[in-house]
Amino acid sequence: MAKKVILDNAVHERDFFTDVMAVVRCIPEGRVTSYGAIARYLGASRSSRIVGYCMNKAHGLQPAVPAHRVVNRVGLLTGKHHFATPSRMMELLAKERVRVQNDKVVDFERLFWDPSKELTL
DNA sequence: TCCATGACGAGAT
DNA sequence: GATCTCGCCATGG
Repeated sequence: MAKKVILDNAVHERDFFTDVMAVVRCIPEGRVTSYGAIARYLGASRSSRIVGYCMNKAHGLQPAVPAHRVVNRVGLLTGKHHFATPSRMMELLAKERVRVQNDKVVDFERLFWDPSKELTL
């Protein structure tokens, strides 16, 4: 069901960028996922870099995109420098009860949210 | 159209 | 297991 919604949203633009935004906005509060996971869900497992690239443009977009819930495959907050302040990303995660240590998500595997699994096919 | 860029990932060392 | 190297491909100039 959720996927249907995402596809509907994506249909409007049909851009990779829009698809990415749609998935990111589906990430539940207090959970995190990886660029690669999003890419895989969109059937572009080899375009993980593009996902991150798009997040850059997503900055300041409306409705807001919870980019802070997206980290790299090991749970590292690699994109924190692209926020208003380097600590912004960590603060946002902290608000959602997500602990971060050394720019890395604690219990990453437990909090990991895989769209291709959690979002129902 | 071609070239450079990059918030990644997987395999090799 | 920390680093290095290379492949990937959407975007923008």
